[in-house]
Amino acid sequence: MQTYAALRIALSPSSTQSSLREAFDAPLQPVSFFPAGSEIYAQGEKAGAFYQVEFGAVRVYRLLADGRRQISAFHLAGETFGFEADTTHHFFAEAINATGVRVFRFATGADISSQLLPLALKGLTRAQEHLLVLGRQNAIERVAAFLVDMAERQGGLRQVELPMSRMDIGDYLGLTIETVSRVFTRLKDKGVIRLPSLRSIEIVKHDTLLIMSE
Amino acid sequence: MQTYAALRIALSPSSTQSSLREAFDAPLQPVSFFPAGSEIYAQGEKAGAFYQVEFGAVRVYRLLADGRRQISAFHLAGETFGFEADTTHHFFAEAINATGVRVFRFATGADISSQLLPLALKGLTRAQEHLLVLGRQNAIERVAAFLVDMAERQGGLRQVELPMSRMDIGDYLGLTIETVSRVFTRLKDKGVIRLPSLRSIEIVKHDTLLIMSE
DNA sequence: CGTTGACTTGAAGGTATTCAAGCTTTGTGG
DNA sequence: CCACAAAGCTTGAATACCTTCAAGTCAACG
Repeated sequence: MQTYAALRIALSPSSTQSSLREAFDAPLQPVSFFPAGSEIYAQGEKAGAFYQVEFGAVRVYRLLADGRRQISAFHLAGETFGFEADTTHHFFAEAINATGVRVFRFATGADISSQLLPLALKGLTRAQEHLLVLGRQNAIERVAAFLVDMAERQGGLRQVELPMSRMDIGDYLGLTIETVSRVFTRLKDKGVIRLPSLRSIEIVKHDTLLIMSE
Repeated sequence: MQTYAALRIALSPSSTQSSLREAFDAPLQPVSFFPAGSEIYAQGEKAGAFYQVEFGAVRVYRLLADGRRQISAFHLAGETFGFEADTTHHFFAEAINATGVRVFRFATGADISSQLLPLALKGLTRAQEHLLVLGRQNAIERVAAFLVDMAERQGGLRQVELPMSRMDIGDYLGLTIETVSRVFTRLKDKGVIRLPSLRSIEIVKHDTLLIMSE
């Protein structure tokens, strides 16, 4: 089980970055800046790197021919994304807001699989858990689960900042913007959350929200 | 890119098994037998291995408190499953039919991450693609996508064997058994498929099915 | 041949979507 | 700094799709 133990250490928020940096020789990997809405990579592009968000937020998504969009994940500061099963990107990645991204290019000959595996597994678990939300939960449960998740990833504070639009949230939860908006209103009317501004949410009754997300 | 190249080779159907065996010392990993419906592992159990289907089929799923179930993946002969991000299983795995599974226990000290990474990435891509199906496709599209996928995984033949029940298919596609049944009937009436028996499907118009799955 | 479980089919109902209008916030130029 | 435009968000009414509930059919097995 040595592998898993080492990976858990590498995964902990405080050490992820330094671990990744050690695996790649100095100088430090460069940080690229992406303005709001700009593309980080596109489906079909050649993949040769993975990415860590320094600041800002990223959406990873896929499109159907008629324009329907499914966002498979949001990535906030400190989180990693961009792994691919082969040499081509299967998804699109865009900066939601002004975003800084550290790019880790694969050096020829370097074996970084022990660094990458825990991150890939983490992403796999996340995706599989999201399948349950999309496949078996109704609109309120989806939004509640989303808010609980966002709160956790921002340190469990009452105040949660939403870097993304209602459209993004809808495309992540498999709902329309109208439904997302209606659910927000219902949660507000029930006193579960407050909406100090469009992009920030205060969780008033965290326990209620937790129960709702089940 | 050496890492990815090596992994692609390891991923190809013909070499996966031998590659995995090489990574683990002789004697060969044992094959365990699971009767239909039996549990391979449960959520919360300690994880210390991963698995490769020798024959039969496996469902991996998660439950909500009230019994709603989401199957995140089916695994057929030759496919691998059971990776976990930490030392605990986050899902249940059951044999659908009489199933043989090769168990690869993690030996202390062995670094198998380079073997595991491509499999984990493959699973990640599959899960993310399934998110699009659950989040943004309607019943016909879901069933069509499912049939196309099953056909591909069985070598692209016209005749597709379904090892699982309608209930399993529903819980995989986020639909009820009634809806699955109705869609099968509609596809049959349109002449897109034939249903020689409950668990076997003949794809008559493969192109139409492909278009429908988009 | 009868029983059991799995599947199919029908009718009614509910939840989310679609379409449409109005409101709020943000950004831009005067 | 204000006015206006544009974009994003909210709310309402009608519709559509899938689910729920119920009954009936089919197949496997003792």
